[in-house]
Amino acid sequence: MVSGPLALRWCVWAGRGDMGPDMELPSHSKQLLLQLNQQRTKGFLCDVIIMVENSIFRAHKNVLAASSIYFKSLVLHDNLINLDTDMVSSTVFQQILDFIYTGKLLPSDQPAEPNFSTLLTAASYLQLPELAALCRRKLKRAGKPFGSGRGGAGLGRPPRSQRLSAASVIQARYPGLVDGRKGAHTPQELPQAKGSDDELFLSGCNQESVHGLGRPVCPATGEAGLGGCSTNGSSGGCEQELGLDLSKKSPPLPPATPGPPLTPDDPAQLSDSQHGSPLSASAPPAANSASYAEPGGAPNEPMDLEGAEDNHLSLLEGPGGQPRKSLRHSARKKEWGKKEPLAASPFERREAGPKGPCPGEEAEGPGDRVPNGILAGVAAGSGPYGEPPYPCKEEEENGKDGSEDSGQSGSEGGGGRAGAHYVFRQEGYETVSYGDNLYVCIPCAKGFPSSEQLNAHVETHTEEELFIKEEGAYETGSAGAEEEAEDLSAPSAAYAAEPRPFKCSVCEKTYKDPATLRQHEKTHWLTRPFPCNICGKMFTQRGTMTRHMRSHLGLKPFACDECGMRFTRQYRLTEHMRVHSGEKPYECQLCGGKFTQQRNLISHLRMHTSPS
DNA sequence: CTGGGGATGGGGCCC
DNA sequence: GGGGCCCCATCCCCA
Repeated sequence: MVSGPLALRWCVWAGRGDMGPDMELPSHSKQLLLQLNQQRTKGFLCDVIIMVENSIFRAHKNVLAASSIYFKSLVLHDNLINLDTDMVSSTVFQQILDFIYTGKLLPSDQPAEPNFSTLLTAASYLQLPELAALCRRKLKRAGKPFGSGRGGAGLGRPPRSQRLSAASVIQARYPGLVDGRKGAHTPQELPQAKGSDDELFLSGCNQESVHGLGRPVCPATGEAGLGGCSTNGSSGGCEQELGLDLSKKSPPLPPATPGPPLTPDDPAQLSDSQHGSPLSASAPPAANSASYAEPGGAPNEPMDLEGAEDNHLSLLEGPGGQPRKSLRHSARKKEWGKKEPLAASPFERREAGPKGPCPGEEAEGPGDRVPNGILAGVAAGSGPYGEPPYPCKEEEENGKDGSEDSGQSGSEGGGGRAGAHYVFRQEGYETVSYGDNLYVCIPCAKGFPSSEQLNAHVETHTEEELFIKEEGAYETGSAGAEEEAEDLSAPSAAYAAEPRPFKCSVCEKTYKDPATLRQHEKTHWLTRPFPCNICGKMFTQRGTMTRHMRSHLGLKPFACDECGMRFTRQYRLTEHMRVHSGEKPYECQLCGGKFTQQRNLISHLRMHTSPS
């Protein structure tokens, strides 16, 4: 680890003149961890944010990556990780984070003794085998089963939308495996993971985005971890972000043994950020179980990971020493690296400069305000490729209108919980300086030096807001939809030619079927039924909203075979492919100019027709 | 510096 | 619900 003069210096520093030939400084690891933990608590050099429920934790990517292959996969490209609240609560995650940084299981805020069952769940989910083993031993000693139930290692129900979404991540990781034109794949096309990290990606976890998607539960076996459940690329399952399926091309659901049903009132059920299944391997360690020392009936005492910190510290040198397979990120072309905002931060925005209004700004509707607070910045202030996260006007304004009906989509499956209530603002990034109080509550704009304090603060006023939010009923195909279809805008020109019996009551447009008419009529509504749970922007169609959400989350399921560039829409990929093929199907009838894209032809035609 | 073209992102909306 | 296409806006490059 250390050699030469440096080691000697450390030797002196440690007061060890008798350092052996290995030149090892025994306390080095401990000191290092101590420093890291101190840095973490101060937010110093933290470069990743982990969101759990309503809490935000900051940490260091390196430490997380060294502790868990799951984290390793997540932090690789993301600065913001949203954990599955079904799997880990903020309280538990706090413990886990402490554990990662200290090797000790510190008592939670809650008076009760650590709930090893939930800890085990979380440890399995997060692929912290050491912690999982510790929990298992505790449970075993307590005579509690840990192989079933929500808190057990067999965790969880199969994801609500297991059918979802391995696709995006698969494409992200294996772009070459995907039909570039269709963005489709079949499980058979996927490489068969062989018990390596690859399984992480194949198991439906979308590390491309703000979060990991999926769960550590093998849908086939109902068991967490063990890696074998993801080889078909469709298991693991990603849940819908904020209740939505944001991915596409979902492979069919494999026959799965449903896990225990989620508690009906589980708030996470409404909105949890979705998450990737880390395959939580946490196989019981062979050696340590016998040596576990019960922390002597002092539940509030920190529990060292028995067996030695070395054990824990060893994690920092690589989880299980497993060589990580290449993620096979496609070599990004120069321009891609420059331009691709990509997934790193779902909240990245282009700078709203003179020419670059923030997406959504143009639509100043009642729903354009952020209803409740969102992340306005991301960790480390940069995306995966170094671009800073730019605030969006609508984001910055979000505090103004906190109670706006962001609304959940109600039964539409929109997140019932406001997933991202609180904002972390990068120092020096906002025009407003929060000094050391980097954790800012959106609704009231108060800053706090730590996420814990922020969380404590927000408890004081979020419930009501949440309640209001959830009260807000949006059209879900039931009553209420029609009620709002009254106050309408001017009619537009009719264009019907073929038999179209269904006529819009507002404008002259006609449609072949009532569903389309209904869809159209929504465009006349003043209230848009589908809000983005991240920025609050409202949409008339769910599909548009989910597409929009993908842009937030950086989910780009459609990958170009040629260059690896990814797109949120298949059509974009089709367009893009013409760049490679050289196909220019659009020709200007005036000058003969050819274009790869119709829109550029249109733009070109304007040049012909413009007065100047 | 400016204009045109290439390329991309996002929203609207119809099928 | 997803696909497809239109439109607008924007960025970048280059002549």
